[in-house]
Amino acid sequence: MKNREIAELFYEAADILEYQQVEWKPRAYRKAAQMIENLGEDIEKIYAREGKAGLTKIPGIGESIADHISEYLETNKVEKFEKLKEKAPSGTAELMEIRGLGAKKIKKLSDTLGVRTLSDLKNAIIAHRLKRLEGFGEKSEKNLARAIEQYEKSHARLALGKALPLADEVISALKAQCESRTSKIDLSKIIYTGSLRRLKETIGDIDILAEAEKEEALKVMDCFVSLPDVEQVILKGSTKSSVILREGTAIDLRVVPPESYGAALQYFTGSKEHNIELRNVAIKNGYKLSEYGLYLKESGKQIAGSSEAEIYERLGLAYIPPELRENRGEIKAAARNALPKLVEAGDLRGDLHMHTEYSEGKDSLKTMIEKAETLGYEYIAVTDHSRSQKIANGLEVEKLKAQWKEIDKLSKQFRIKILKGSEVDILKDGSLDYPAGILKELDVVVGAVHSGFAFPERRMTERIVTALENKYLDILAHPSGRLLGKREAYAVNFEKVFEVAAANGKVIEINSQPSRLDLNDDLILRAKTFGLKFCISTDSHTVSDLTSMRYGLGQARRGWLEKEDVVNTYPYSRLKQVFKKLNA
DNA sequence: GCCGTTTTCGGCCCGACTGTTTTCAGTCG
Ligand SMILES: Nc1nc2c(ncn2[C@H]2C[C@H](O)[C@@H](COP(=O)(O)OP(=O)(O)OP(=O)(O)O)O2)c(=O)[nH]1
Ligand SMILES: [Mg+2]
Ligand SMILES: [Mg+2]
Ligand SMILES: [Zn+2]
Repeated sequence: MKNREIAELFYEAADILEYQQVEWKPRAYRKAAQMIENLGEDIEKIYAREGKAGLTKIPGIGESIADHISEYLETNKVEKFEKLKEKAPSGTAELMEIRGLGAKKIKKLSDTLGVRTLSDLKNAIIAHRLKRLEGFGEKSEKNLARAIEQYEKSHARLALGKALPLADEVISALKAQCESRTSKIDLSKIIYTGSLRRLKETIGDIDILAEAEKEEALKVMDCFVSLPDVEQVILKGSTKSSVILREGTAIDLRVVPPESYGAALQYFTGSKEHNIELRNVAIKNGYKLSEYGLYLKESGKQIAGSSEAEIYERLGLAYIPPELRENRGEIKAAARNALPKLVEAGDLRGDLHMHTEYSEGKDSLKTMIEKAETLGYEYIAVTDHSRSQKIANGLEVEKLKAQWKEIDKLSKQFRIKILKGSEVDILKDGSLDYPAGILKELDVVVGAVHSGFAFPERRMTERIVTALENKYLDILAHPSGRLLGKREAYAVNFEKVFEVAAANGKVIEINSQPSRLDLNDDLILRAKTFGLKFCISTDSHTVSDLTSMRYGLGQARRGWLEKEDVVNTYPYSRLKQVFKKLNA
């Protein structure tokens, strides 16, 4: 499917046009790119079926953009964009990453000083050539030097699993700081917002919202910038401040009065694209929406602001959960009252992927079971590695059988239902890593690729398809193989994988390990259109991992999944209809 | 470059903070 690469084409062209100070076109290109990304249908199929007319039906795509798309689909390139790329200096994208530099200043630097790359800029700063430039000065030269330092130290996005605990720490520290003042400030309504509240898989910065009366706001800011972990204060005002922590993470704090708290929560949760769309809904209805409230356009009278839910309500929309706020059609769905009823933590009745001391887990079978029972689960599947996983201490047949014995014994001591499972390697030829005689004895077979990640797409796809056609496989685990910040997903044709998985009634795993989150939200959304079912699993290696379910749940919700889409929300009696071997 | 329950032309989200500005542009959220 070429949707993603075509969207990328327009994003890239938009960037270049922006550096060239072209007005509005970048916005149009980005809007079109976003629509293509979230199409939910193969754009090539639309074009094959309806031609250019099919393309212009897509909102944000007119004559000109449709022409570019059809040119790309026919010739695999867009002449105009090729020329654009030739002309564009290649260092510009990196310069845009430097805080304080935008399209205008970069152009000025390029036109007057010939600065095209980051190293050009560094040299210009060292030679103090910047401060003599119109629009630059002593301070901006220093700030840029600082920003470059910062950029080179860290600019990678933080994994959700790292950012959430960090945000909790910062919030506790700030609360404590404010409450320990001689004149206490109560920050009980402090909350993390931004991509963190939307549970995005990676986080660019930590965004925090607090409520305080106007007179107190600056005092809250004083507390904030004087937190012990703060290394640098980027900016500080009475409603908004930004700092960078010693370990490199940026934190934004907004402080608003109670009558604006809900509107500010809406604003600061984002996403940016969701906000813009929502503000357009407001405009169409004769309102103005900002972080301070929803106002009547004419009189300027505030009609909502203290409560977030009220903002959506007064715009004639159903409440949109943060995880859906990505401008992927949620606003239209909310207007028709057709939002999905998202799967919730309380819906989950079991965990279908975990390891024990038998293979690479750190805790005993019994400990894992005890913890799972305290979590209130009705069932779990014990899924240690199969025999080829030598590094992970994969189980030989004899050891697996010994585990079954222990499971039988422990089953008598616990209320929870313990399924005999295995995380079976999908070998390089697509076969499974135990003989059929063993596979058919297992309650649940979780298949996973753990080798040959560099296979070309065709071969990897065939390999996984072969596994999906194996009647013993139940669940396809971490289907893309990516490790956030470490390893890209392997090359595989997901359209084909989903098609075959659906045809064979296989379940797709949403792996909750913070470094995996695999399938990711985009692919979940796509997979759902094939009618697939999912399971949200922790792939625990310790008892404490069992609580990482929240991260996978977040991705499931971001993928618009409902309870019905997720098989580990089913009671055991119904799970047996999904995994037929449970009936034996 | 796209779009239209006041528009086929003239809009395109709205506001905070900073630095260099002598009244606001640029950048960012
Ligand atoms: N209306 C409006 N809101 C914005 C804009 N830019 C950012 N916001 C809001 C929505 C964002 O979710 C929120 C926080 O901004 P961030 O830059 O931190 O983005 P976000 O947290 O979504 O993603 P991140 O993971 O930090 O890259 O501020 C904008 O241009 N317009
Ligand atoms: Mg953020
Ligand atoms: Mg931010
Ligand atoms: Zn595993």
